[in-house]
Amino acid sequence: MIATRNATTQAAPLVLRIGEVAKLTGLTTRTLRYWEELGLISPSGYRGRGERLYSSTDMARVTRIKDLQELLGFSLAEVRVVLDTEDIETLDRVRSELRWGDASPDQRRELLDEAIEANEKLLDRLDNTLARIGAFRDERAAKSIRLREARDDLDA
Amino acid sequence: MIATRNATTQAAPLVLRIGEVAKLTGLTTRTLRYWEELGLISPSGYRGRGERLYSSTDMARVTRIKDLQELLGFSLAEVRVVLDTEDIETLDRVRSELRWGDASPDQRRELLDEAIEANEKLLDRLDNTLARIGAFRDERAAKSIRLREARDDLDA
DNA sequence: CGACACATTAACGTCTACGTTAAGGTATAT
DNA sequence: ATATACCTTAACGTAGACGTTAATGTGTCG
Repeated sequence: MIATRNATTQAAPLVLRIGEVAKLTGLTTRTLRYWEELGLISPSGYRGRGERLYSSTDMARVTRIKDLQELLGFSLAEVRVVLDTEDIETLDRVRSELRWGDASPDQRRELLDEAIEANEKLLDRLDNTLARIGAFRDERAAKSIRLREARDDLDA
Repeated sequence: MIATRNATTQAAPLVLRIGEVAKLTGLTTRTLRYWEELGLISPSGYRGRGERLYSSTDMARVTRIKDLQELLGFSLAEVRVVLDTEDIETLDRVRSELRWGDASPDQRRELLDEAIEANEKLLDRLDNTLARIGAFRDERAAKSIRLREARDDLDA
């Protein structure tokens, strides 16, 4: 829900149209617009009558969403939560006085603590998932061996 | 415990009704019936007018489906494929003449080869997934450290 | 015997995450 | 100037995976 309105003159901004983003990410334009509709992304620029322009950070956010969704099976609602805390976690916002705006030290501490806790929760979930998938993998690897043995038996 | 009408002298077969399976697995009865409707499971017994009875192997299959679905994000259609090859892979069927029925050696070899290939494919997918989640985890772990540093800075 | 807790099938409802037209605007090439 | 290839919003459609309700049956407890 944090919109970034940046007008700084950086080096070559890399601006993509929605179709290019779609091809690069393997998503559809419909999906990109849908995610925007949900407030998960917002292209950092528009041209003419509403033509979306995506920066490289926009791209990063898009692929992040895709990863969270496909890799970890998060619903878009869950993705939103992760992204929100991720916004807080961004060091630019954490360290830069400019972007912390008028937050008091106590407020900053609170936000940070929230972000830390959310991060730990996610880490735990990731480790848990890794362990379970790992176990499944090992099971499958063992089965693979037995299968080969069985075929060797057949060939003998 | 539930006494079956079956008076076999086997070692206590562990028979559960659908509600008990639901509680043990965290699923709903609706889900269990739905999976059965799709042909993913079939309780090994019925009592009276259609009351489902689940054995421990039924339970194993149920939790397996749940894992494939939740852990790996498989659709129920994909789950079906995995389970099908898993059935072939079962050593009982592979080694026992009884259960291979009238399959010729060539047919057995073919089935085995199919199963082996499917298994390798799944293994690759698992390794790929593990690697990507692992990378994500590492990213998060690094972020966790930076967050703690940021809080330390605030406290200082 | 009735209450209650559980089971059954059947059918319709719902949520998510998009897909798919429809109707039009804009920039570039021929 | 018109064709082509993009883009836009708006709105309706859909597949998957169940949720929910209705109408009914069955077994056990007090």
